[in-house]
Amino acid sequence: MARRLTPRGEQRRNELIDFATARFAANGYHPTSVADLVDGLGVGKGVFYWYFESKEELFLEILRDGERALRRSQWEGMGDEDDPIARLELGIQASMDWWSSHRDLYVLIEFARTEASFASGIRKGEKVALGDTQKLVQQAMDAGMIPDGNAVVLSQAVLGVSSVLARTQLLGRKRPPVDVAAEVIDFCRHGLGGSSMPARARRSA
Amino acid sequence: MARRLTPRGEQRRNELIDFATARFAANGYHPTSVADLVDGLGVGKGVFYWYFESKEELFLEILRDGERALRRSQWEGMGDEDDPIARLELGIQASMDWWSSHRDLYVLIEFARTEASFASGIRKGEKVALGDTQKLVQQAMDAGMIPDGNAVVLSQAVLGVSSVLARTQLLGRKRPPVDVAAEVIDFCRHGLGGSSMPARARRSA
DNA sequence: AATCGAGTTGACCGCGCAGTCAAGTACGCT
DNA sequence: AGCGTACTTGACTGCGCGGTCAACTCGATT
Repeated sequence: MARRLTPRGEQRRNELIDFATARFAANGYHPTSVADLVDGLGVGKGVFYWYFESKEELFLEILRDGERALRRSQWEGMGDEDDPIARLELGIQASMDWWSSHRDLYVLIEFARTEASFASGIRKGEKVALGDTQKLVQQAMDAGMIPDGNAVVLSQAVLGVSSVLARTQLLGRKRPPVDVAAEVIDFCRHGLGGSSMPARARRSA
Repeated sequence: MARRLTPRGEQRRNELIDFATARFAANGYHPTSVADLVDGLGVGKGVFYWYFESKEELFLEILRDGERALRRSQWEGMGDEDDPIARLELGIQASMDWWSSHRDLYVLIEFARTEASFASGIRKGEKVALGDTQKLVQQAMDAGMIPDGNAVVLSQAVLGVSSVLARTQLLGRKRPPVDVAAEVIDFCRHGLGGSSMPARARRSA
C-alpha cells in the first residue's frame, strides 16, 4: 500500500482497523464480509479499497501491528532490570496488562494459527517470543538461580501458562491483570508445589 | 440425521469424515468447500448430502466424536488408580498418547474456539475437562499432598501446559508422547523450580 | 426376472462474496 | 475563484459457494 494519507485519511483508516478488529474477533474472520465492515461504519465500499488492497491484507496488518505493540510493551515493562527471573516476571506482568486492554487480538491470533495462509506469520512471531523467553531462562540456569533443564521446553511451558491464564482468567472472567500475573508467576515458579515424592504413574516406556 | 446405513454406507461416511478432518485441519474450515471434499474423493456432490445435512453439521460431528474419544482415552488411562496426583499424571499421559495419533483434532478445536457458532460447544467440553482436573487437584490439596491454592486456576495452568507442550513438542517436533508427558508432569509439579527468593518484580498494585 | 431402496450422479440454483470503477464531493493551496 | 487531489459513492461484475434434485446404478431379496 504505502499510500500517503492526510490526517482525515489516517483517521478513517484507523476507524476501519478498529472496527474490523472488533468484528473479526466477535464473529470470525471469514463470516465477516467487507460489506459488513463498510455498512457498519456507514460508508461506501470504495472506502475500504482506498485504504486496503484486500480483506486479507487488512487482517495481516492488524496481526502485525498487534504483535509489534505487545512486544514493545513487554520491552518497556522490563525496563533496565537485569535479574533474568525478574525480567521474566516483568514481561509476564506487561503482557497481562497489554492483553487486558487488547482483548480482541488474542482471539485473532488464535484463529490465525489455524489457517495455513496466516499461520506462517504467527509462527514467526511466536519464535521471537520463545527466543526472548528462552534467553532469560538460560541466563537464570547459568546463574544457578533455577536447576538445569531444557530451556526451550520450559520457556514454552511458561508461555503456555501465560497464554491460558490470560484467556481464562483475564479475558474470560475479567480479573485484574496484576492478580493474573501473580498467579502465572507463582505457577511458573513452583508448579503445583507438591513434595517430590514420585507418583507411581510413570509407565514403562 | 440418524439415517440407517448399510456397511457400504458406513464406510463411505467414514471416508468423508476422515478426509474432511484432514482437509479442515490442513487448509481451514472455511477455505475447504464441500466441492473440495467430494472432488478429493472422486464422488458426486450428492454423496455428501446423503450422509450429512450440512457442512457445519459434519464439522460439529467431528468435534463431538473427537472430544468423546479423548475423554474416554483419559478415563481408560487412569484406570482404577486412586491417588489423585497419580491419576492426574495418568490422564496427562493418556492425553499425549491420544493427541499424538489424532493430530488434526487439535487444530480443529483451536479453530472452533475462535468462531462464535462453534465456540459454545467447545467451551462445554473444556468445562468438563476443567471440572475433572479441578476435582483431582482439590483432592490432592485435601490430602495435604500439595499446598492449598486456587484449584480452578491451578487446573487451568495444568491444562494449559499440557496443551501448549502437546502443540509444540508433540505435534510440532514429533517427540514421543511419553517424553512430552514427562515434561508436562515435571513442570506442573515444580515449575521452573527456583528457590523461593522473591524477585523484586512485584509492582505496586 | 422383477422389485426395491440404499447409494450415487452432476447439472443446476440463488445468493452473497471480494473486488472494480466511473462519477462525484470535500478540501487545501495558490 | 479556480484547481488538483485526497477521498467517497454505490451500482455493478464474475465467481464460487452451500445446497437441491430428478434421474440413475447397483446389489440384496423374493
